Formats: sequence, structure tokens, C-alpha cells
Amino acid sequence: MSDQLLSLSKTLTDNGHRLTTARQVILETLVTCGGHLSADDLAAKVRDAAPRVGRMTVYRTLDLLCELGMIRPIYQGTGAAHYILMDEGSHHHLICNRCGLVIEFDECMSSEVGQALSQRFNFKIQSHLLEFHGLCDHCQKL
Amino acid sequence: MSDQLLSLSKTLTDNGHRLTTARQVILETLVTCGGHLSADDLAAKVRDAAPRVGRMTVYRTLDLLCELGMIRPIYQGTGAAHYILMDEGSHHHLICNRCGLVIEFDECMSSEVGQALSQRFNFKIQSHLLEFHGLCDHCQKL
DNA sequence: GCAGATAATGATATAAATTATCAATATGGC
DNA sequence: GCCATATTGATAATTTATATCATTATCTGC
Repeated sequence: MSDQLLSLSKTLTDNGHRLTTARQVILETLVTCGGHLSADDLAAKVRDAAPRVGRMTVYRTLDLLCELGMIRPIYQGTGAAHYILMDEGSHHHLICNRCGLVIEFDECMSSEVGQALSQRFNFKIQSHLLEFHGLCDHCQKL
Repeated sequence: MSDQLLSLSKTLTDNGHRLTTARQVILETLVTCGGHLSADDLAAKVRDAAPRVGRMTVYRTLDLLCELGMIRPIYQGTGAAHYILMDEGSHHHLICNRCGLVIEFDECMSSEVGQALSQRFNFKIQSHLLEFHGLCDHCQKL
């Protein structure tokens, strides 16, 4: 079991939730795929490994993971919510408004701002997401 | 007609799209409500002013506005996508992972990073979104 | 390790949100 | 005003998400 998987599982149990087989498979699948999946995509992949896991459980687990700040739903062109892993604490995207292309990047300077906000609003920050929207190289030429 | 509305309309026509009555009412409603609406919420409000506008048109117009970078869908707890106005160029949110509370704030220092990325990926940036996720004052105490 | 309280599951049903289709209509350029 | 055509909207179909509840698996304390 990878470190990442271990740490995700620990977050669950630390918050008083049970580490069921279904949840383990769901976490495993999420980590393997690196996120960016819709609930139904995930349900399908989970069923490859464990056919007995119901769709409902996937939805509920995703809700729970959101509440714990481990994942985050984002919009990715289609109507279904896609989930990204937030355990690393942040995600940075460049998103094309036309074709939906997502480029990930690393640099970010939000920590100072985050700290200030955390104090002002008494808000416990678990992660952040920075998205730039616009037109990718290809779509600018259309 | 407000400046904001005027500028939004201009973006539409500048990009070769027609300024129909339906689109005008939709833009008006969006501006009046300041965004943060789901497609169906919007459709309902639009119909108060113009009962003849169909739901389909609202969905299609929202798609178009997204493509032009004028609005952006975000997930706000519930299953339906909510749309925020992006014409000012940016949005900054503090979002509670448990109750879905959204606090808006102003400061942000993403312009330099944005500029660097824009060059590296030859990406035309139209707007950005910065979200901090965590637990609000109230939910920390539960 | 075992029993028991209870969180969690999953099959089914229901509701909500989004997308597809296509004839009818309104729009902007001329 | 006319015309080519982008846009519309009523309907239908599909996809996503939520609710319910009897059954099952998990963790705790022994």
C-alpha cells in the first residue's frame, strides 16, 4: 500500500470513520487514477476490482471525502462533477474555456494570503485550488 | 443598461454571436443576481421576466458564455453546477467543506504567476479563480 | 477472539439535471 | 425589407444525483 493511500486511510479513521472494504477499493482506485474522474467513471473502475460495491456507496464515499477535504469536485466540460485529489494540499490548473484542456502546473504563492485569511475569518484551511481560464494554444487559432 | 451588462453584450456581438432577446434577459438576470446561480435557478428567474424563454436556451447560453470566458461553473455542495460571473477577471473564495459556506475576498497575487504561465504554455488567460477549502468558524466547533 | 451497538452498505426507486432533436422563428448584413 | 442562417423552444431521452430501508460488516470493550 502506497504512502498516499496509507495517509488517506488514516485521515478516515482519525475522524472516526470505518475503513470498510468498499472505501479501501475506492481510495485505491482514486489514487491509481490520480483523480480527475466522475462519480460514475469511478464506480465503473471500482467494480472491476470489486463488483459488489454499489454506485450509492461510491457517491456517499465521495461526499465523505469532500467533507474531510481529501478531494474536491470540479467542473470539466461535461455535466458530471469530476473529483480531484486534494491530499497534497493544492492543485493548480490552466483550463481552456473552449476545449476543456487541463494543464497542471506547480508554482503558487498563496500561502501568505491563505494565512491572513485564515486568521481574519477564523477559517481552518485544508487545501486550495488555483485555476486560470482562457484559451489554449490550439483554440486561439480556430 | 448597466456598464457591466453593456460590456457583456459587446463581448457576445464582438465574437460574432447574435444579441437575441433571450440572451439579453439571461445576461440581465445574471448581472442582477450577481451570479452564484444554478442553470435551473436562472431559468426560473429568467421566466419571471420573459416566460417564453425555454430551459434549453438557458443551458445553451450558459455554455456559450463559458466558452467566451464570461462565466464559470463551480460546484457548490449540491449536484447542480453553479455559475459565477468572470467578467471582472477573477474570483476568490473561501469554501467550507462541510456546510458549503462561501466567503468572497479580494486580495490575490496571481498576476505575476499568470503572466509567466501565459508565456510558457502560449495560453491566453481570460480570468482566474482562487479557492481555499477547509472548515468555517461554525463547522470547526461541531 | 467474541458479542453487540451501530456505522455503513447496496438493491431499488425516485428525483433532478443535462443533452439531443428538429421544425419554426427571429436576427443581422445587405 | 429580404434572405441566409444562427437561434430558439417544445418534447423526449439520457445521464447524474438523492432518498429509503432492511441487511451486513466494522470497531469497541471485554
